[in-house]
Amino acid sequence: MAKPTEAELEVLQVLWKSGPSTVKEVHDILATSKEVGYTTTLKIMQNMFEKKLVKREPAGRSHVYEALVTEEDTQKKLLDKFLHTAFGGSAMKLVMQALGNHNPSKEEIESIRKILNQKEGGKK
Amino acid sequence: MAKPTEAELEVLQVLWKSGPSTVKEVHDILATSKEVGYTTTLKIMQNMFEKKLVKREPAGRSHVYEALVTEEDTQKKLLDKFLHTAFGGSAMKLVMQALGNHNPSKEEIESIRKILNQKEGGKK
DNA sequence: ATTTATTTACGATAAATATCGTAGCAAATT
DNA sequence: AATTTGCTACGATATTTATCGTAAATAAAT
Repeated sequence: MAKPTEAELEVLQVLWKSGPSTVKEVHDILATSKEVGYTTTLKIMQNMFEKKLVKREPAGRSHVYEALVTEEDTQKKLLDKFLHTAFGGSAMKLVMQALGNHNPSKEEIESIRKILNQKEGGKK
Repeated sequence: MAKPTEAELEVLQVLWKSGPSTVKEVHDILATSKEVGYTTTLKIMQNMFEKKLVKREPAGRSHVYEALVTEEDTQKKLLDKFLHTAFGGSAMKLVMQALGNHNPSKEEIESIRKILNQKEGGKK
């Protein structure tokens, strides 16, 4: 799987969230948060098709694009890489930064505690 | 502060870890983990000097380079961006992925618990 | 049947990144 | 003093990414 660029990731996020979508649908969403031309979004999605990050089906006169990579897999791969390049491989440094900068809700704190307990339990 | 590229980050990590270093010193370390020409490393570091990511002092016939950005600041900025592009802004998803993929040691688990306690305590 | 709107396709351009060759310079070695 | 060695400086080239204009095709509206 070729690594998606930043612009491609933005598209993927829309596809993950909204499901199969046309260029127009994706573009309309992206355009609410940034200035970008229609053909730019189109081109990015065409590139993604070339790279096999998405598949597409003709539908009427347009195409419906669908992600070929899952959110989880992609995030895992990106995280691995990011961990290495930005944090020298230290997952803990990253987790602590992320927790430090953000303000987790009670519920979130609880979910993390649960994960920690599992992790600890899992050790022999 | 201009955003460092991946190659620049690798250099920064060496500088953060080893402290002020010459191009040769940085290059020798990088070269242990990847194929790269000396002038490539040199050029990257010269670019970083232009961008003010590092400063340098002549020392004999070479230069000693030193990071001008701290590890923490840089990681925080990169994390913010990464969070947005790769995880759609969800710090929790990221933390959980990171914890899920990695196997934290007892000590690490403890440090995270401490942070969580603080966070929780800090709420009113 | 024309015209208008929507959409894709193609390709041009620009900007950022990465990589390295070659030249020049100064110090160390002979 | 001449040669070799170890640097830096200065581009040249290639690659990747981003952005968009224009043309062509097709469907919809008049």
